[in-house]
Amino acid sequence: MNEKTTAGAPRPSGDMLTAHLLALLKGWSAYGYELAHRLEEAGFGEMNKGSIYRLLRQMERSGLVSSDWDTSADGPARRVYSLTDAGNLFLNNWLAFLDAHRRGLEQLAALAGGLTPPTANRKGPKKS
Amino acid sequence: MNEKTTAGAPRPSGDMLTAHLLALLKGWSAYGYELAHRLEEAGFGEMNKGSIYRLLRQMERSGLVSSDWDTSADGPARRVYSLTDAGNLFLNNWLAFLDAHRRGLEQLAALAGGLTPPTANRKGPKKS
DNA sequence: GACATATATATGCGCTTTGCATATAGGTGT
DNA sequence: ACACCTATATGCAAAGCGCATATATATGTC
Repeated sequence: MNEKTTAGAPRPSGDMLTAHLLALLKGWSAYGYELAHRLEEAGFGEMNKGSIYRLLRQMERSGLVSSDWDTSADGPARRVYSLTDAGNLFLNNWLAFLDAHRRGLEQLAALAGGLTPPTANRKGPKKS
Repeated sequence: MNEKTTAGAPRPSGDMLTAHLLALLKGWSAYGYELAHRLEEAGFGEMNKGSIYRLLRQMERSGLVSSDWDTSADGPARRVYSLTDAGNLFLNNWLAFLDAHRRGLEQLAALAGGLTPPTANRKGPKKS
């Protein structure tokens, strides 16, 4: 973790960014530049385009997406990505995992924040 | 991403693991060995203890937790961690961020999976 | 005593990931 | 010619991470 993450709003990275890109591709195909813009519009801060292009190629090597060149539009060619079955599976697994993670966090936080400690409280409340 | 993540169940890492450790420390203090066990009991697979010890020290350097030695019990000394205000703030930020991420994912997935495409569908459904 | 085992923390090594800057290239506008 | 926007890609240094290993304290057992 970097010092920025400590105080500021977190940004997606790693599997989290992978999942969001897959979700953006669900049902439609899109190219990197477009996906980066959509992430920024979705409320996450300015995304690093280099990292996104790299991650997309990596996802293709892993089989989560497939790509084709699109030269029909004016301007530079676009590498257009589509979701694969493996990508779909990954996305579903991720949603389930995220749910478990979130439920675990909220349960722990609520338990410690709002209630008297359970009977088997081995450590006692924070002393400092 | 590694090839294991593609098919298998994801495990927490990075900020996600940080958040879970902070949640485990909410209201109580605990030491690394204990936290590692609790993570495994929480349903995540066998966690790497080295990574957890390292992350905890890193979190301390970042100000998310503080630590003291506990020599009262038999056996080796235990480094006992407690949540700081900054750690609490990070945990709250993380929960909010996670919520945004999850809502975004589910909205996109539901939109593409169950409905006819919106009027401004620039790309059209996946062709393959 | 000698040895294995469980508890508890820490670190070295190598691979991967990531942020930042930079490169390359096609197209538009002045 | 020049600046600017779109679009993708890569080099480099730093950080992150899995795995093995080291260190130290106590218990049990031969």
